[in-house]
Amino acid sequence: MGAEGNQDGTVGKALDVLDMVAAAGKPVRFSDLLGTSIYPKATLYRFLQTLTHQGMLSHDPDHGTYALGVRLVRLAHAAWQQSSLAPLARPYLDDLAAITGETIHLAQMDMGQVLYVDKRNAARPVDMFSSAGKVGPAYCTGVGKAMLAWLPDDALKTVLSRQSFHRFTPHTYADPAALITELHAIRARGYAFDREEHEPGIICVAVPILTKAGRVIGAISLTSTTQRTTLAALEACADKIMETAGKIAAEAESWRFPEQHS
Amino acid sequence: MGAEGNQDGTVGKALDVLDMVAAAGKPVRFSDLLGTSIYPKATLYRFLQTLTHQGMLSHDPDHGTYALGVRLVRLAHAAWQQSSLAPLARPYLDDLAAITGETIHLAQMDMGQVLYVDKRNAARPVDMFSSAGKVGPAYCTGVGKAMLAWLPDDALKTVLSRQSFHRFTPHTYADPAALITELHAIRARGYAFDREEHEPGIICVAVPILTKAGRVIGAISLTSTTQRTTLAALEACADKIMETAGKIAAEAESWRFPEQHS
DNA sequence: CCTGGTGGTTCCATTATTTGAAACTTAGTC
DNA sequence: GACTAAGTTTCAAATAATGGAACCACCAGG
Repeated sequence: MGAEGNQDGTVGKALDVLDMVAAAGKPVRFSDLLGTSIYPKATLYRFLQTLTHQGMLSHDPDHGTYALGVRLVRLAHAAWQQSSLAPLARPYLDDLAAITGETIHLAQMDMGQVLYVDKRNAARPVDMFSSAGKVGPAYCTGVGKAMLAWLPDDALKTVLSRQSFHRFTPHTYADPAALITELHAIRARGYAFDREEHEPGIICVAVPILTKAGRVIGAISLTSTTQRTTLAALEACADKIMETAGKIAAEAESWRFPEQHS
Repeated sequence: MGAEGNQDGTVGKALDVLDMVAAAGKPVRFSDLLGTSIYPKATLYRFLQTLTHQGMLSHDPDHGTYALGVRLVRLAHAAWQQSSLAPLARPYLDDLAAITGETIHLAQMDMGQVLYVDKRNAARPVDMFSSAGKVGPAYCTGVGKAMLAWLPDDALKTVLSRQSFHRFTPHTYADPAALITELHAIRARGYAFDREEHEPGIICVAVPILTKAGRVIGAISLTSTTQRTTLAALEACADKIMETAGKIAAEAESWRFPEQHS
């Protein structure tokens, strides 16, 4: 990760640099970036200048480091509100959380990865961006598999090609063929399980959120630990989760497509 | 807002378009943007293409609308974590919230506006992006004034020139001169009040977060309503808030500048 | 006080990219 | 079927990005 050959004119390159800073996870010096970047010194420098000037990056002159800028936080607020399912799903997730008392995730697909856009946590209620905005693998999480299972074939192929298939636990599906079999089972069943495939001790039941037309637009999951409960017990909530997913889908449909003339 | 004459080469223009979509607050059609934009049809079109291809925008082909893309949410997660005070301030805010039981805001300055990066709410604990990422005016909020009061003169001048000085309530400082007098008082006192200057019935005490060198890096406020309490009662917490601000500043100092060799 | 080195910034002729008026293609109306 | 509005593509001219090399500032060691 870092020096992708990706292009889209100047804008694409600039965003590439932005990603690079994001990937670092901490403030980075010019020379650090120069190492991982495919761009020559002067070019990289100008990009950093521009991005900083635009508020997408912030530059600490005392330490000569660059970090992601606050303008991003502002934009993300708008993005989260206008193009994620989170705002309209909120009341339904609240209900589900109240009924089940378990941790709930709301996720969407982004670039072949699972992007968590909201969360309800029984134990620690406040979590903010620290959980919303997080990304995870698609092939070994409940929400990920739930979304993959309803993806059209061509899209699925693309997404699968981006998966790393790293074996996180003994239960991880570590190759595409096995995963595809699992996806068929999920689709037949209507919901997905995570049988400690990503983290030991963590299990979940996940349900896709589908439009009337059958397109996946997201997924919800109910998560717990093997110490607290069993898969079978979680499965008992499947109906409730699917009901919630249905309500969110309906809401999304009417929100995203408000004008349906006579 | 919308058609700024702002420039920074191609990248700046593209980000300008991004802002435009964000400003709309809802999915927009090509022609909507064309109206507010200073760019000709073909140019705007190509920017939208590029941004969409990059995942910064999402395009709904059924309705021909563009909205902010989820990639932003992902970037913001990183931005929030690596360049806002929120992650390191969290435990201290939790403490302060526990002690006082009131609503707490953590804010930073961005482009002359107040950007809220975290929040603790007594009543409704979960709030996510809906509050983090929000922006507000600087000249008539507690956190805003607290930060302005410690800004160096030249920076203050720039920021003041960007304020709208809209009179939200009868108590709003509606012109720079009056505000500057208030800022001096705040600096002398060590903390700022919001005397229903932004919203009727909402009052707060706010404290700046300052580095050892005296630079403002943010502010915290304790907010309440005139129905529940009085300014004098809130002021009683001022010491506690300043203590919290001090701890956050110390933490920030050691986090942002970790390597201090022997 | 020089000297060598590293990290960062600026120059500028060359080159590739962006630009935008106009032509074109849909999709929707009367 | 002709008319209009909305969105998409073309292409020569204009502009902006490129990156090698020179430059600057700071530091450590001699």
